[in-house]
Amino acid sequence: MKKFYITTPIYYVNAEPHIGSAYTTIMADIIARYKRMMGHDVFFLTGTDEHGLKILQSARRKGKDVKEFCDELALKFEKLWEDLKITNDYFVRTTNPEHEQTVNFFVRKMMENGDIYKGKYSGWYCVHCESYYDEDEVEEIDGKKVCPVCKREVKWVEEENYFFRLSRYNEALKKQFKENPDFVEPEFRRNEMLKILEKGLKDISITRTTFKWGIPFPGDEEHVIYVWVDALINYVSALGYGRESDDRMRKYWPADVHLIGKEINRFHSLIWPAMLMSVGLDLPKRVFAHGWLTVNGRKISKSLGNAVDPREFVRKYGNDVVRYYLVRDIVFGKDGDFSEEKLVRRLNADLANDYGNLVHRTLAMVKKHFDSHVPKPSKSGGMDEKLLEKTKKTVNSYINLMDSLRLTDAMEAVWGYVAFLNTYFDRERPWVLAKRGEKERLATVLYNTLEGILKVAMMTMPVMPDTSREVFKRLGFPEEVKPGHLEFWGSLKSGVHAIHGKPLFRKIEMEKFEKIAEVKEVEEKGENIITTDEFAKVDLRVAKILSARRIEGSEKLIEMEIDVGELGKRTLVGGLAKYYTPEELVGKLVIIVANLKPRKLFGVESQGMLLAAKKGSELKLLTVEGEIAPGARIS
RNA sequence: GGCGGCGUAGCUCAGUGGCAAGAGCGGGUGAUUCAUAAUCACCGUGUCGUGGGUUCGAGUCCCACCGCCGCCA
Repeated sequence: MKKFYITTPIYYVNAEPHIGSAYTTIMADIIARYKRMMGHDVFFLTGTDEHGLKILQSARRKGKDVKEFCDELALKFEKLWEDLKITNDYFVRTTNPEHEQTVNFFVRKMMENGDIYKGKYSGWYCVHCESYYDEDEVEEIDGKKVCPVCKREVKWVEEENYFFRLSRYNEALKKQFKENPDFVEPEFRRNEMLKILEKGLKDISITRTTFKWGIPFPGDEEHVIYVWVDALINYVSALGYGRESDDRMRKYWPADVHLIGKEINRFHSLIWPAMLMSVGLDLPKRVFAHGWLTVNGRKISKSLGNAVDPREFVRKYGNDVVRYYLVRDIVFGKDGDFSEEKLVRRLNADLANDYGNLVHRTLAMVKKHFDSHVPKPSKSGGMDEKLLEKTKKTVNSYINLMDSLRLTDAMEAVWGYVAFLNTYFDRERPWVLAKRGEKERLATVLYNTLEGILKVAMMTMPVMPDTSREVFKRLGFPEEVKPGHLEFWGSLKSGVHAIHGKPLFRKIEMEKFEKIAEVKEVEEKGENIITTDEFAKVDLRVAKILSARRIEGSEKLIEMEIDVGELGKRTLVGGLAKYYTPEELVGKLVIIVANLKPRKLFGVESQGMLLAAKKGSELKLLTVEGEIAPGARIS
């Protein structure tokens, strides 16, 4: 059995997991599930990175013991992966004694090979980014030196450090890149790394003395190992490298794929391979750097309030739907945007209409005309040959695309096949065959469609495991997918019980849909200054609420009739039901944005927006101090 | 600042120098009724960012410019 070792980055535990970390892990999970389905012996690793100054500070800020703080967050990550049904085989933590043991062994080995020396480091340090900068790299704002990345103040540090002779591996790395064109993917990421190699690598400092939250440097306890060096070693410490029980190491190393985000490419494509060369281990076969996710077009960040919990989406739409959306809508490797509208569109069009309805309409006929038993096919005719051809082609390209990690394209190919199955069904018109009493042909057409559906369920198994299992159950296909199943036509047994069941996916009506979180339209610090002109564009008015009532079917929305004086009467919809009763609202003088583009909510057009102050679970409407005529302008 | 990438239909994007530039989504028309108002068929003259150039021929190569992004400084 061929082995397959895939890793995600280990996540830094100074903040709670968000959709970005979930994205990486879900993609890795899809690949892992696919490889298992194709008969590989898979080891899928994820975990947490728990050392470093930043974590120490986060813990202190919360008044917690560092280790306890790490334990809590690591648990949150583990819990999240459990909730998202991630099939990782192990969860590594850099505070595990076993990990420390491996790091110790690893670093000692680097020393033995003469790759570590003591030197002096001086430069600017950004605590937030855990990065060091040279004099010419830092920027100056208001006379203060700031980090070129995050613009926070940097501090001057001078340290005696141990250094890794990274420069020694410059040529070897170049060779590695030249001889292995798919060592780093996508290609443009590879080129970026190559360029760094052309310029030449400098040795890097790999220890710190200013704080203690890390793994002690072997032989010099004054130093702790730099968090990045410590972290990278997780990929082999999880396998038992340098410890007594290292059979996993022997079995699974080298990694087949290190799946990472683009921001940590240098560490994985240059530093980590050099470290491996230093200790004499094989290099990973492939480093795949995916892009970043924005949420509704904005960078994910806590301060923006759009660091959405993936679980909310899973709760609302289902795990499979979220996974399908992520893999289908965001081209794997590129940056992409996560938006709830787009998710709903995919759910409605691809899943409910194309796939779900195909399953539903086919099984409905099986139930009606074959008493819920998989029919027995006879001689082929009509489009049957074409269907077989299309199946073969689709399965082939699916396998090729999945193997080369083009996950998005693979799903696109599968949906081309779903469309073909719908066309096949329409052209063969089984409902007409039924009326004419052509039972043999009817049986063949339905069998073929079911077999096609089975193929779809197999190919989508890595992405939508629960849905696929449900489809297997309905088709009376008892087994898990095994190698060879995908390529073989005729896996379904005639005569077995088939279940019609409820539609696989429920559609969401676009007009009647409430988003989980309205993203705050706030820019990051420093970028949120607007001009007077821009502010003047916003027409703020006093309005009187004439009547109010709850909108049926919505938990939050209240529809109001308001009087805006010279602008007349308007309808307004606001998410107030959790804070005010309709009765409380009537008669209130409120502040509205009068020139906002109207928006339809639950079929009601809202012509403006109410202003309110919100903190946590509290919300208070803005009003005026004393009486003033409705329609009054606010400036 | 250096290097690189991108800018193609309302949206998201494909497009080895060569037939009259494509797909999906959305929209429109028709068909159909097995099905979750679903599916199927048909419907796109878009300055291919701008301006030059090379070529028999350029979205596709070259140069300049504009805009966005990435990596390194």
